Amino acid sequence: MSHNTTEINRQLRKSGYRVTPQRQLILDAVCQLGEHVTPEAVYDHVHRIAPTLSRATVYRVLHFLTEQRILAMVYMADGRLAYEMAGPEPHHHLVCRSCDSLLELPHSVLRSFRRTMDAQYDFEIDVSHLSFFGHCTDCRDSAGA
Amino acid sequence: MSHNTTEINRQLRKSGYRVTPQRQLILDAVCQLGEHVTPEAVYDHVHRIAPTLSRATVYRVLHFLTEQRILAMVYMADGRLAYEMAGPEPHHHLVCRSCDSLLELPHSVLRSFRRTMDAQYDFEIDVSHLSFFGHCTDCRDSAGA
DNA sequence: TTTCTTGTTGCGAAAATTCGCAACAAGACG
DNA sequence: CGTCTTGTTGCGAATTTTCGCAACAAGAAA
Ligand SMILES: [Mn+2]
Ligand SMILES: [Mn+2]
Ligand SMILES: [Zn+2]
Ligand SMILES: [Zn+2]
Repeated sequence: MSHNTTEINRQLRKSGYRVTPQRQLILDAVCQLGEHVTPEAVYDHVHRIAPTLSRATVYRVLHFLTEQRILAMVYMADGRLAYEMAGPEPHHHLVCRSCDSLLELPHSVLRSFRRTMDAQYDFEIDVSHLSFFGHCTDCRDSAGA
Repeated sequence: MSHNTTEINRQLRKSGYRVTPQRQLILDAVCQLGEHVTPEAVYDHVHRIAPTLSRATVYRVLHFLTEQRILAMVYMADGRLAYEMAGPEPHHHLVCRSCDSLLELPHSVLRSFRRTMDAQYDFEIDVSHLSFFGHCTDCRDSAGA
């Protein structure tokens, strides 16, 4: 696993939460399984190691770790929910509806858009992890609208 | 109901689809129930009129009418899916995570953002109906981050 | 140590959503 | 009219996700 375990544990305990074996297992699973991991994939993975760990706990922990900004949540092209490690700097995705390819966007590309919303509507957009759907370079010409 | 029934019917038939009583009922329901209508609300409404109309059909028709761009789909603050009439001009929403208030955004505010994505990433963002989450004017001062 | 508080889990039930399939119905075509 | 094709539905089962609640466990307090 590639996440800073001790730092995360400190952060959780500092907020009054507990570092349980279940939470560690689930976090490790997301980390190992890569980008855009579904709850079911997490369950399959951890269930092999800890057979009593329930589905409800998987859903609850994924939710919880997202609230703690340790995980990030994202809607995929098919509408389902997935998770991935959050990382220190936010990033976003361009998802192609034709080929399901993923492009990663740096957070910086949203700065001017957020400023505009702030100025025109006095609304502070929370952009920790957005996905924009559309059509990528390769699919633009081949696919008719 | 306030939607142009004959125009929609023509559009569907032209594409080889059929205008069934179920589809008409469901479309009327979304239209009457207003913005951000959940599948369950649609089902409750139409089920009183047509008791044999099944939940599966509600989900299927909402999906179908969204593909046909007659309805628009939107994620609400709690993560659930909702639908509303699409209208000729796309629009978007600012959803406050504190008070659940809704601000409607004209499509024009996304033009420069789309142009940037197109120019920098050669990616054409499909923005028929987006929701951005964050904090509105009233909630920005009262709520601490 | 014992007691208390509170966060956390497992379980099973409930609710929400999707799926497969047979039956139906609209329309084309003869 | 009868026949075919194909889009559509209802039903029930399967799957996914949420909920309620009792039991558990970590840590603070006594
Ligand atoms: Mn990501
Ligand atoms: Mn809308
Ligand atoms: Zn593509
Ligand atoms: Zn607000």
